[in-house]
Amino acid sequence: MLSLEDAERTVREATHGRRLCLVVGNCRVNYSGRAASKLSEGDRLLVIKGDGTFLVHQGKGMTAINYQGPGSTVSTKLEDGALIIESHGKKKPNVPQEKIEVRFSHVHFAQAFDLRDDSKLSVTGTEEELAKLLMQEPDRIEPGLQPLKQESYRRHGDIDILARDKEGRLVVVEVKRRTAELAAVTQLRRYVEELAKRKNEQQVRGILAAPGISESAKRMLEEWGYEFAKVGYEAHEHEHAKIKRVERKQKSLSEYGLEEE
Amino acid sequence: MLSLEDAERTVREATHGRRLCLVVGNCRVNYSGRAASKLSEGDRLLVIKGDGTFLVHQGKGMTAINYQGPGSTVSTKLEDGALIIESHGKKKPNVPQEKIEVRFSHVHFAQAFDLRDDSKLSVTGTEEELAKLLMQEPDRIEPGLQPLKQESYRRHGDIDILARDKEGRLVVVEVKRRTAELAAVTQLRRYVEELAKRKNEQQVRGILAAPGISESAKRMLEEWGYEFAKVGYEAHEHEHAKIKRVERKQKSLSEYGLEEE
DNA sequence: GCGATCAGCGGCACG
DNA sequence: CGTGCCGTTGATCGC
Repeated sequence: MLSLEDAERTVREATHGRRLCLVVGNCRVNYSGRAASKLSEGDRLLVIKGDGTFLVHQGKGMTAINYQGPGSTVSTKLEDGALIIESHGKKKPNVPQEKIEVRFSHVHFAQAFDLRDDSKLSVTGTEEELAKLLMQEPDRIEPGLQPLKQESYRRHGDIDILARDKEGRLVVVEVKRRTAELAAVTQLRRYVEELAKRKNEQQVRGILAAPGISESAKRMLEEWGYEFAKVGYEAHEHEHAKIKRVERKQKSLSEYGLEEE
Repeated sequence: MLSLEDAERTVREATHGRRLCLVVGNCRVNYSGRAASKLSEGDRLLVIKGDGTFLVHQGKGMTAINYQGPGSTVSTKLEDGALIIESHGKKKPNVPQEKIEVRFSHVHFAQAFDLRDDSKLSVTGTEEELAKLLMQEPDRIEPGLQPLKQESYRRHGDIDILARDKEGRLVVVEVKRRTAELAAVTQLRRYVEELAKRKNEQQVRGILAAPGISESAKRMLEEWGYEFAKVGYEAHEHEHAKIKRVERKQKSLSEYGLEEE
């Protein structure tokens, strides 16, 4: 157990020094901004990061019960025998000012920490990588498929992969890293229709490339004359190594200034 | 600074007692499962909750850099002068087993806490509430509009509000609590088309009800013959009180077993 | 800054 | 249990 005065000083100094601050105690929480919320008494963990990030966690559940992003400012005060910690969100255009008030009646623990950390997370297995892989091996989608945007495959017209099939027809490929659902079909449909209009081509095919597809998505897909290509990595353990190989290959190619093999 | 042995005991006992455990120290993090990630050396905060929730936070940024949901299991070991804390995700069908390995070289802090907390967050200002409000005051969408699904407004065919206009035409209303974008238009379109086919009505109108709409979404909306209704709460401070009044009214009505006014 | 899209999305409700 | 969809979604990237 900690006196509220001590806790307040700890939080104030940590905030001032832009250090991580952890507070555990009994509190109520109020939030208002884009929405509003109330949480009555209970023990929680409060995490305040050096960049202003503000997280209130209950003892269960993965997501913070209340939160505020980087750039928020913290203020503290003692009032009516309670320690009040407020976070005021960074002002954003077209969004109401956000505010969280945490009112501690008891603080079990409060401490500041210096976190030295220059590392950044590197992730593999994203949709972007799957698209890259498919650009390298378009036969996985359909034999004879020829991708068009060899370099800078990314976000040209929001189409994941644009290609021509053996008959020379334009093909829009929408890639999903997990089971495709209805939204993926409507997305594909929009791209195909927009492209057909823009290029003035009547025959534009649409292929949804994903490791799986839900039943209703499949129905809607076929109803609209589009196709499904199962392209998921089969063995999850090996896939990442494979993707890495592809990436390394690309890197070495670009080092030599080559556009394609 | 803490000996790794002490830290390991703290984590083990906290896990066993299903208590919250906080660990701060220098570590590397590896994740594999649906995707895979690596994070090299740095100081981080590890949060392990009583329900198995596992969160690795860097000193900046709002989101946990690695995470695992409730139901995960924790194991610890000392190896090569490091404290290794692993989280194994709950097995789910059709998803590869997930695993996080946090390898601490130094632990600055490790402590367990008991969080007694029976409260649940109550939120106001959601889309569901906005839809309720519009059911109560459909004129906000369009004069003369008559909502059809008075009770059990929810998830009938995923349509937010189904209504008839003054001319008796079916109207599908898709409600968004914030600025509507392209996805909202395609969503509306899908509902309208499915309903038209299902009910065999040729004239089904579609209205997108939201506080705002992006330019391209508006273009696409009008291109498809649908309409936009600006319905956002004007004053953010008052809106919630207003919604609350509406809810209370509904509650008291249902207490008397009434279906409508 | 707006907007469109991905995310290891998470969470929830419903069939 | 799959699946759809909201979320104070957050994070990122291109315009």
